[in-house]
Amino acid sequence: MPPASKAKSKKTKKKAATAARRSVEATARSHERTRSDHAREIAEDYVELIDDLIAECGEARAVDMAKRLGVTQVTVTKTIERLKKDGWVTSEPYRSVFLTDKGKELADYVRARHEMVLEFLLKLGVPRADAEADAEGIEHHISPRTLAAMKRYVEG
Amino acid sequence: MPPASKAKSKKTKKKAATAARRSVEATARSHERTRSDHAREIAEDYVELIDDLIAECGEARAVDMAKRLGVTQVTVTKTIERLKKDGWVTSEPYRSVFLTDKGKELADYVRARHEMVLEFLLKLGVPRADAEADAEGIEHHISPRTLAAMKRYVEG
DNA sequence: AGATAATTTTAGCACAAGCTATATTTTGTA
DNA sequence: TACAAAATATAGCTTGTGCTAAAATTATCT
Repeated sequence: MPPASKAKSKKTKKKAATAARRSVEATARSHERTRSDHAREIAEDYVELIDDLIAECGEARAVDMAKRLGVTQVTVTKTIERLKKDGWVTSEPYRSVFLTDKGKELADYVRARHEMVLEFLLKLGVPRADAEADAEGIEHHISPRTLAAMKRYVEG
Repeated sequence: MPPASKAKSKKTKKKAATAARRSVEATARSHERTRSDHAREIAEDYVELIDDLIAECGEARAVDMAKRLGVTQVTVTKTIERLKKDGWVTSEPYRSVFLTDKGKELADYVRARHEMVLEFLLKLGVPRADAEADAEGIEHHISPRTLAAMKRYVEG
């Protein structure tokens, strides 16, 4: 029996010391996203990047993606395999990557959202460097309604 | 030799079809965060939750954390081990979890940021349910400067 | 105090994303 | 056309977060 904090040991259900800051349900619900949705974020990043590269270079190659993402080419290849499996992209061995229709659709949405978030942050008064960095992070978590609110602010 | 898209095969460095939408450097730099920083996000979520539970129930138990996070208690335990290793929390076998000073500091910062982001979204006109959900997602990606801008907006 | 319930731990699995090192294929050029 | 350089693929490892099932511990209640 390891000695330990036997502070509050009896009936520890005082439930409302500070009162729930947010509802338990809401917290659990939103946290549900947090996990496997990391894969979705990666998909969004890749798809947008692939679309960019095709526009800029005519094709999306693993080497260039790796360079921009700051990971090795092996990691890119493996992730591309997953994206292929999930129907976002197509690719043949030793060839570059292309978006499926579904992938292109996602890329378009993601880019529009990204640009809106960036514009929004800039208009809000965030220095460009920070705005660009933060946009990369938060864009995946902006719901349509928040996006709409940002749009109103930017345009209004 | 697998048959494939030999579309643009020659010297594919036309580099500026659409012109770089953002600087390559900036993109790579910000993506560097995207990877292992997922662990940081999880740490922030846990630390804030532990602090909440201690305030509400007097202690933070794996069972309660699991309930709120929507994961199994086993997952919680394993993650707690990681957090312990990283110096955010302490715990003894079969006992509840406590924050280190460093952990408490993080929790305070995280909560303040969370509340600010939520207030901000609400003032921006985002419906409460969406605001709460989005706040959970984006809070981890809000830099101090963006946070400051949000504060100005909320208070101004 | 002893039985039972609740909680935590351990063991073992999967999967995604990261890495290095090495082999293979394609591409560019002498 | 051959050879060297560049790009891609394969093998095999790590870490983090998820899971279930079963064992061990702690807490509760009569």
